[in-house]
Amino acid sequence: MEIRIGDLAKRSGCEVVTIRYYEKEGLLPKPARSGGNFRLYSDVHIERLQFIRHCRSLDMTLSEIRILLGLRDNPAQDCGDVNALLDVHIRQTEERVEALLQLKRHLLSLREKCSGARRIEACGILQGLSDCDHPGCNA
Amino acid sequence: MEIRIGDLAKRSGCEVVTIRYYEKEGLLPKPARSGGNFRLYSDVHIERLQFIRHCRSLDMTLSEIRILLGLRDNPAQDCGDVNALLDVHIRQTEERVEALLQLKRHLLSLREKCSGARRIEACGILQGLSDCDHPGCNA
DNA sequence: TAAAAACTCTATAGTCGCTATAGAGTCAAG
DNA sequence: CTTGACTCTATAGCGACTATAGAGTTTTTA
Ligand SMILES: [Zn+2]
Ligand SMILES: [Zn+2]
Ligand SMILES: [Zn+2]
Ligand SMILES: [Zn+2]
Repeated sequence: MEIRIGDLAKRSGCEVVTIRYYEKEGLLPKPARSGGNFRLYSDVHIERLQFIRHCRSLDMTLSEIRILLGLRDNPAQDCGDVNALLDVHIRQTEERVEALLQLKRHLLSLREKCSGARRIEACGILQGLSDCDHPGCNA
Repeated sequence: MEIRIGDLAKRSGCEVVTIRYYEKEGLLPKPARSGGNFRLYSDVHIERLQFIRHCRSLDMTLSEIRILLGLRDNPAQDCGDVNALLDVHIRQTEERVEALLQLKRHLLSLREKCSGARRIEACGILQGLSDCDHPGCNA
């Protein structure tokens, strides 16, 4: 059962151009071609693209995904690297959450500086952006 | 008191190329030039760059910053737009935090599927990336 | 005073993960 | 047999920088 790129796009919820991009980047193997030079995908491609899209939905980079796919293609080894990659990724996610929460506190402390519609010159927010007293602000 | 681009970079904690980039993007006005065609910055530039870098540290985009600078340069109006811009930015930050926390839950549920060093074929993480049972996962 | 080091200049290309466009070819339905 | 939907390749753009090359300027050192 071979499908064309548009059907694969619908199944996987991504754009046609994205699929071609993954092929160019070496994440998806080159598919067979029809007489009219259309790409023809089989089950292997469908599953592999789902894997890629799942990883992307988890915010992995294409090079992380490349690594995982490479491991998957070498089933003889053990999976320590997989677990390690995921651990790093989880930690990075936690760090980004922390950074964003810090950011939000900073933004809220700035927001408090202006109550309503003053003149621009008197706006505490703009003043705070020039000269900030938020703890830990390096600006 | 006029300083050169390298000194301005040190003061503001950003790269020389970034300063030139801001000039090209119209965020920093074109400075005076020395006899040897070096950029010469004054207090106005220093303060404006600090403002920009502070906004960037708050994760504002350059076009948001352009808007704020435009408002700052028109001190006659009231500051309602400033407050509104900040409110939108705060809400976006909250949404990103929520999305990241969701992501982290997803990653942790995946991580649980593999305890130790199995063979690649038996790794629950790789299997979960192909065929996920995490609630709300569309992959 | 001359050579070396440090700085600056412009212009251009690369990063990431797509997205958008142009211009041509292929295929199925009416 | 024409219309429309689909596909092909190649190229450029997004945002906010970063990196590089090759030339010119200024400061430091010998
Ligand atoms: Zn205000
Ligand atoms: Zn601050
Ligand atoms: Zn495992
Ligand atoms: Zn999932």
